[in-house]
Amino acid sequence: MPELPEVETIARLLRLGGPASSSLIGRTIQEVHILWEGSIATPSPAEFRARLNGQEIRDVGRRGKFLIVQLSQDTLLFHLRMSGDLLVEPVGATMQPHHRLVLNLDGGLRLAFNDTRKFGRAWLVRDRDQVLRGLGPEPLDTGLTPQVFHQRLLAHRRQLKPLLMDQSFLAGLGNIYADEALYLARLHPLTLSHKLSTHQAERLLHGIRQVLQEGIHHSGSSIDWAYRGGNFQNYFKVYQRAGQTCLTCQTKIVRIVVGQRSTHYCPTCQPVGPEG
DNA sequence: CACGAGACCTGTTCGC
DNA sequence: TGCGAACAGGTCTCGT
Repeated sequence: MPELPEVETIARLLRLGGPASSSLIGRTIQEVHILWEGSIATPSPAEFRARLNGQEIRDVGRRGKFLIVQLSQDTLLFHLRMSGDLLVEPVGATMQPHHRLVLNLDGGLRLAFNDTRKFGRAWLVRDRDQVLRGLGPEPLDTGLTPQVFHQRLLAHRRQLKPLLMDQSFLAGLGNIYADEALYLARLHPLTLSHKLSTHQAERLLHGIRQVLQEGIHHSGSSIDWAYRGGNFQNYFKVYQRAGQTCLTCQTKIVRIVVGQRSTHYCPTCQPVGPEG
């Protein structure tokens, strides 16, 4: 489910509080409920519960699609995968059917990890790098210059769509934002990475940043029954728009399957070949 | 190295 | 109405 903008939205909500909830910073974990042991990547459920108890939440952040909760002793990380979500609720609220982990905090609040499809995971580690080590650069990090990005593209001979979704190449893009970024950059999803010119690489980086920033600005996307809050789905230009007309040229948006994932693009605005 | 298929899960939507 | 197939924001592992 969530890609970078959705995770960033959740991280900000937990860190700063929001209309319906207050900040988690400074709160202490008083009780840990494990509803589905499979949601814990490491350590064992017993150790997970024991170590979490009594730790204070010092900060909440994000790296790629990982949600990072810095505690007084350890780091707690979540990956939401397809259907995960993190909710702040009153301690006494009804336990929802898909709640997998629930941390009761002081001040009458609890943090609930809800995950319908059970793909999501939580890690409790001393050193966050144990989990985050393999990730590529943050797309919005200004240290990622167009030159560096171009070099990284040239280092592979891969189709752009799957490459953009490879978290070791770039951290945070998923199926929606990859399609939208390629559209903004006017690049065909099957274009080979090592064929990109300096100018095309620059366009791609710009498209990625633009779509991510817009996504964050709109608090992410909410599709179907999953995820809540954001409204960026109302601004999709190609994703889930197969058969509808391109907002630029009126050509019908096409859907193909690339790397077993739905891929949407405009055949006119995103041509294959050198001029693409 | 690059790519495709299958696995992991549950729920909704679509087509007959 | 019923029922199976297709599909869903992700990632891992295996085989070619």
